[in-house]
Amino acid sequence: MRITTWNVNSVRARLDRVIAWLEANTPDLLCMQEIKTLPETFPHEAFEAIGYRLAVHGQKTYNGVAFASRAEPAEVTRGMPGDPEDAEARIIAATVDGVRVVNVYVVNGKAVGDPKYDFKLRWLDRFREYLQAELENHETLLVCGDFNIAPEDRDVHDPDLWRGKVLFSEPEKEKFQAMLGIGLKDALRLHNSEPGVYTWWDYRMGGFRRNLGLRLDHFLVSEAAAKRIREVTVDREERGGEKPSDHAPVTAVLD
DNA sequence: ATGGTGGGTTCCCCA
Repeated sequence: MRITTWNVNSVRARLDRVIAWLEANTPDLLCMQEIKTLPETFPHEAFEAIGYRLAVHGQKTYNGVAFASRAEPAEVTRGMPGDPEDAEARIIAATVDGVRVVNVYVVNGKAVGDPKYDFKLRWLDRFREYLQAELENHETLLVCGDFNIAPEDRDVHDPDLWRGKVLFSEPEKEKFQAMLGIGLKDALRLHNSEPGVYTWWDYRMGGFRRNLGLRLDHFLVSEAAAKRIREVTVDREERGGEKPSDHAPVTAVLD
């Protein structure tokens, strides 16, 4: 089974590229983040025409997450229990081919010290509690998406430049470790300890051309799911060309 | 410390 996570940065702006990528790569499940649209304006037809079924949790303009899968997604849930009605659309979960998958777009945080940064840290506490409950209910759990945190020095092109900055500050990294602490593993690191594996490059300053990347998109997996992980790879090539997302697709292969 | 680039039911906000 192949599962891909991809922050597409607007599913409508990226539609041709996403559909072409699906046709070329045929994952069993695609987890999208930052779809930036409501379910009623999501381009359903293009996905259905190539044999994918959809489950969408969207909002206007910002955020939004969605699944596109070969098999029908079951037990679909949107958001976290206790979220207010108008909460940002950042989480969708479903069971696909017997695997429980949580698809997340974590709060960006803007800058250390900004109110959005404090909101990010608090949101991550609630998210960890939500994952703990998912773990109790599902032995084979896979959490994927844009975590907006680079966990370690080897995940950052210039750790000393980024140290203390949003996406790489100590409190954010502690929240990431706390998610591992409930019994999840960083799936890419099960089989790859190399530095320089990035999933995001800023549009600005020629970030991709100069390979100024960070690893922000992750698969966190339960013990049972970890045993089934064969590899996790980044499709760097998809970050190039005309009108790319600023994130590359990341694919996990499971037995 | 600043700015640069890209997307959105856009003329500012978010990343």
